[in-house]
Amino acid sequence: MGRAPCCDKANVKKGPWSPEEDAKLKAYIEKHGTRGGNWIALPHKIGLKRCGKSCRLRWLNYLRPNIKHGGFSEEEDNIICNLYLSIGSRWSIIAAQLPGRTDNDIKNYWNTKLKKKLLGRHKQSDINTKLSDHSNNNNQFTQGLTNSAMERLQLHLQLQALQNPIFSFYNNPALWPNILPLQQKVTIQGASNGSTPNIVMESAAAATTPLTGDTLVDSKPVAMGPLVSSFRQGEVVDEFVVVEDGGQMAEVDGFDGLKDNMVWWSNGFDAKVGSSNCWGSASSVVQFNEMFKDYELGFNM
DNA sequence: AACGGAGGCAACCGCCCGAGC
DNA sequence: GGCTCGGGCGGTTGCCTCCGT
Repeated sequence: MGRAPCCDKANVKKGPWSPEEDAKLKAYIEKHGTRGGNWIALPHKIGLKRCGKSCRLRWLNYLRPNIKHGGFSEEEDNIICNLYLSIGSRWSIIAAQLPGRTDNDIKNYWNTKLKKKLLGRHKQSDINTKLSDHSNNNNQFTQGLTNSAMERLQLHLQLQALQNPIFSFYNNPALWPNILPLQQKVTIQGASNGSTPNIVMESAAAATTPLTGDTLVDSKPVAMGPLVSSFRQGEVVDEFVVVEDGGQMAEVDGFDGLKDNMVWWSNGFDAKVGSSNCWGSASSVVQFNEMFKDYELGFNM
């Protein structure tokens, strides 16, 4: 037996919200708040012929105070890029680092502009050619990569090329994938003792010997703000491993060891492991073994 | 001016997870 | 422990606008 629908689909209005509907919803929530409420029951209370989930979405993405729309700054772009490359399409977590931004907004921004902006820095076909040329002898590798993994691989290559054009991963296929895939150290601070953890992203470029001197990016740590949605202690989240830290800084460098270097490659292998969400679930160990095989294929190419 | 394609974005869909019973 | 339900989330859809022909 299937689940009962959350609302009577036949009697709910769909499509764009009218100003009157917005006003009703806003007035009610401003008066009663959203905490402890029931979104499913809310539309009945205020006489809206809308699905409760639709009301929630409308409030969170549009009516809520202090919502910013459009006009993403360069800094916000960087944060989105870094987090996307690190944790993938976990938009709610990314949104939590950007006050006033909603996950939907960021998702749309990424899909429509930011991705193209990044991929446009290098000629797309050029990258695809390099990738396919290099993996011609190991089709299993490219076949194993999902679109998401390919996309992130491309973005990694391009960012690396920007940071170090001469010795970059992108420009030196001979190095693939024997160098760090992402020159970024991610630190999660205050992950224990009940406090809200922070993500701190730091370029690892300064930790290595500069190769070209003037092409390295700023190595200052960039505080990413409170990690509202949060990871759990000990949870493996892609490159992030939130370790027990006794109340001190839990530092995790996803690229310290060989296996760690490989972790990000596994992103997007969700189809292979039969889950739409393989980021740090309880079955990570099983999935990781499977994903590690995939990485080895990539490593040996 | 009309048409078609592309891009942008609001909204919907369906799945997953946790809380409560 | 199992079931139900609501909240939350990511992926997708569909409409609207813009732009080129």
